[in-house]
Amino acid sequence: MQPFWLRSEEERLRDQREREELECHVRERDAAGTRKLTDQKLTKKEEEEAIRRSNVLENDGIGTLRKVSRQEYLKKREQKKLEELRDDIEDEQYLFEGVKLTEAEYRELRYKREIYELVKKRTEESDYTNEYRMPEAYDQEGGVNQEKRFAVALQRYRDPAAEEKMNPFAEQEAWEEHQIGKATLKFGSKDKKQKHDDYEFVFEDQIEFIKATVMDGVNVEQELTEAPEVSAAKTAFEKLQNDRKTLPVYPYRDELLQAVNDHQVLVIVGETGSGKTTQIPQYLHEAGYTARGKIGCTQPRRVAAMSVAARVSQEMGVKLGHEVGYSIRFEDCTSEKTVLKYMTDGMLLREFLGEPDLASYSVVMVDEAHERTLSTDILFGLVKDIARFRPDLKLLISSATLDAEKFSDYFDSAPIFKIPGRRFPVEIHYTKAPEADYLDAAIVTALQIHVTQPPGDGDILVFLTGQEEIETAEEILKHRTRGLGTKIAELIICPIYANLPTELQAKIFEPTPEGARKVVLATNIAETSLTIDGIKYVIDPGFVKMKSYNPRTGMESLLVTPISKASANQRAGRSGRTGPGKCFRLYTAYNYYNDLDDNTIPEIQRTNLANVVLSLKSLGINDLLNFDFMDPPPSEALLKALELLYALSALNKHGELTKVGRRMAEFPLDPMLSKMIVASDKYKCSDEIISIAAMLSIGNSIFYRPKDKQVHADNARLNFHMGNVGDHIALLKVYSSWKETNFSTQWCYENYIQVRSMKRARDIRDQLEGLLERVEIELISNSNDLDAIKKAITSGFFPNSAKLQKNGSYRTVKHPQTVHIHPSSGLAQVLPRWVVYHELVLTTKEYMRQVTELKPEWLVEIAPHYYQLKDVEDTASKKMPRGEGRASKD
DNA sequence: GAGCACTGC
Repeated sequence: MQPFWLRSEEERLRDQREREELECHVRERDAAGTRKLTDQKLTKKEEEEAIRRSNVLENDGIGTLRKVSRQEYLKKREQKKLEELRDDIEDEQYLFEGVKLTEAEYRELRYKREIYELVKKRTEESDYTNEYRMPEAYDQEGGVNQEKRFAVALQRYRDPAAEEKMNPFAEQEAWEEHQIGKATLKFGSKDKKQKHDDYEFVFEDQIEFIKATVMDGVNVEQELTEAPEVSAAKTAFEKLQNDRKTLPVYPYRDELLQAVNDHQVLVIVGETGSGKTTQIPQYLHEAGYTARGKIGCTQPRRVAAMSVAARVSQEMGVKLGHEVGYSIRFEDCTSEKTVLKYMTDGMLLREFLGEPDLASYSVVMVDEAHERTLSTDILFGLVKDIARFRPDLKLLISSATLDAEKFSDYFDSAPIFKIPGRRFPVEIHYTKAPEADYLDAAIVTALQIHVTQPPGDGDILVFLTGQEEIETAEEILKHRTRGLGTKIAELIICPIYANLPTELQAKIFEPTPEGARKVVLATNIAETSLTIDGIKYVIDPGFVKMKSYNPRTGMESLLVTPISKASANQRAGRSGRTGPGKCFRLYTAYNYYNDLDDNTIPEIQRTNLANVVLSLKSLGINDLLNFDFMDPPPSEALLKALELLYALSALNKHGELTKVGRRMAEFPLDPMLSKMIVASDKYKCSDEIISIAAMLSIGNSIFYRPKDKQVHADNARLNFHMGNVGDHIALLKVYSSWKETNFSTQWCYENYIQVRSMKRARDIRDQLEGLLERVEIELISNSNDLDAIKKAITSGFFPNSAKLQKNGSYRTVKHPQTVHIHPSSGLAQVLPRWVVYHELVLTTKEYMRQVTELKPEWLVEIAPHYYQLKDVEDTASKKMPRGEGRASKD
């Protein structure tokens, strides 16, 4: 035998595999379903080791589970690698399946095959959206007591004016209810006939696409054939029960229950429409798991938690809020009886604070885990930890195939259970060459589709990065269609982004009139958060605006970045919801394959962690640097957060939670805001401070500034800045003025303020008011003493102080860097000598957003541990005598 | 004198 360094890679791998084969130990089921050993080559000790590792559950796709050893599993992976290696060897010889080719021919063939393989693989993995079907109008024949609130809510939606009088929360609710109601409308399938028209080009500046592949439909036939049968059911309740049986998850029921019984942690791969979210908790309930405690199921979004709970309560024939309930912020629809509890992931995190071992739960299911929200990521660590000392607690992690192995590895090689989904095929088209101007390319593509495809066969969805881009696209589209006149069918342009006022958002849900076509210009909101019916074409330029955080400067910025492959497939899947769809990617297949990341970077790695750290500390987790994160955040970000919490005296110098910190952790806010509230006790202005905190935590969607009325909007805003009181006090004025008008919607319109944001602020304020009691802070109003209010603000935000420079810019005091007052601030022209700011954002410059003037001596008074006299005196002593003198003369 | 993706507690 040759020495190993002279052996080819192939031989080496083969050897390695042979070695592993010796250790290989397969356990599988025989026909009767009992487990038996099929390989007895091992010594006792080896066998024990193998059994210990024997924990990979394989599913052959038709419902048979097979337990295989870790080694075999690894061997399979190795084999795959080996095959790839063989391909690479072929590569060098330009051989393709035995045929000799030129290099160019070879590359083309190989490339095509790669794409084919890739998309074939992605077909299984791509679409994992969050989609729930609601039953049609509730039928009393079913004998179930349906909650009237949904019917009522939908009614309200039709008549928002009448509702406004009844219920001030109507607007937001209506939107949420409408989202839920959406599912009702798209039940069944229209347009069953699939057309195979090839793409035609009519424009001179057309964009050429290559039809690369098709993401195959899954289980579509089943749906088409079974749908009529189902509709023949007698009562609504029976119909619901029949529906349950047609779900792809149904045949796996027993296998699944067995797997849950055998394993504490199970990773479930369930694609769209598999019914996992609604069915699995019910199965577990039927199997008796609820006798020992609740089943909790987390969702990343409020609407999802509500709609799933509603659906399940109907399927089970119980009233929502009784056996089946949901819990989201501002709304706890559960009772003593509740055994199936759907909730947002953040809500479960808050529950941890009151019940660190989740004693009242017997099963926790983390759904949509692949979305990797901040809350899910933290839940992982916590839940993994408690599972260790609570062997009776079952954990289900539901994810997309894409990450399943990663989740499995994280949860100590938990078995993976796969459930197929249900989706229509989607054709993917790529551009031949990269497009320099994706906005223009998107518009041209949309028009190409509109002109070449018959109107009425489906609407178009375009993914853009933000409000501004959407507005630009809207203008260009309007201009160009006008140019084409009546030669083409009507094109209805529907912009949609989160900050768009609700009444304008409703437009996208209106059905497309006969003979017309809708083109929806959307941000990422259409990727997961809402579903629009009738979309057949998706145009994906491949970009998204993503928040990133620089722990060194504490600066956040929104950057336009390329999307991940997971995102791209998610977007493509949006066209295959109600029938076969097409997706036009404005980048090349090469870009997709080589340039895009597999997954989006999890939020935990690109955000400010102050809040996370405070929550974990209050759960008694002290060693954060060694906390078991699935993807650990940069340690710099953790240290920055610890440093901040120490400065706010939420932690002592040993990193332990202080009394102040414990009070702060009660508030669902950023630590600086929480500290501001805790400090307001001392300055006797808690009433004002919680209003400010609520307004600040809304963010930047309070003032509405439409393109055509910018001057009016700016003037309206200036009213609140009278007397240069600073942005914090201005926000307080906005809130209290609104309150004085008895929360009038009309008042908001007149002042260019977003009603929706204000209502949210009111919700948050109400919640904070309730929490004040818990931390024993009295609600005291002191609206005339602005200095007291500013001092309370400074108590929370003293690390964010900045001092004016000669050139009109500012310099932050503690970690010196040059910053500017954001032009939207009321103080942008005033330039006070000292300021505190709410946050730093990096856009065209480094800007401070939400700024208030400050007296430098407050810094030393409020935070003597953080600021020394020299920090505030330094330049003052140099400049003040002359500077002050001159200022007073002026 | 400039710009705000999306969630969630």
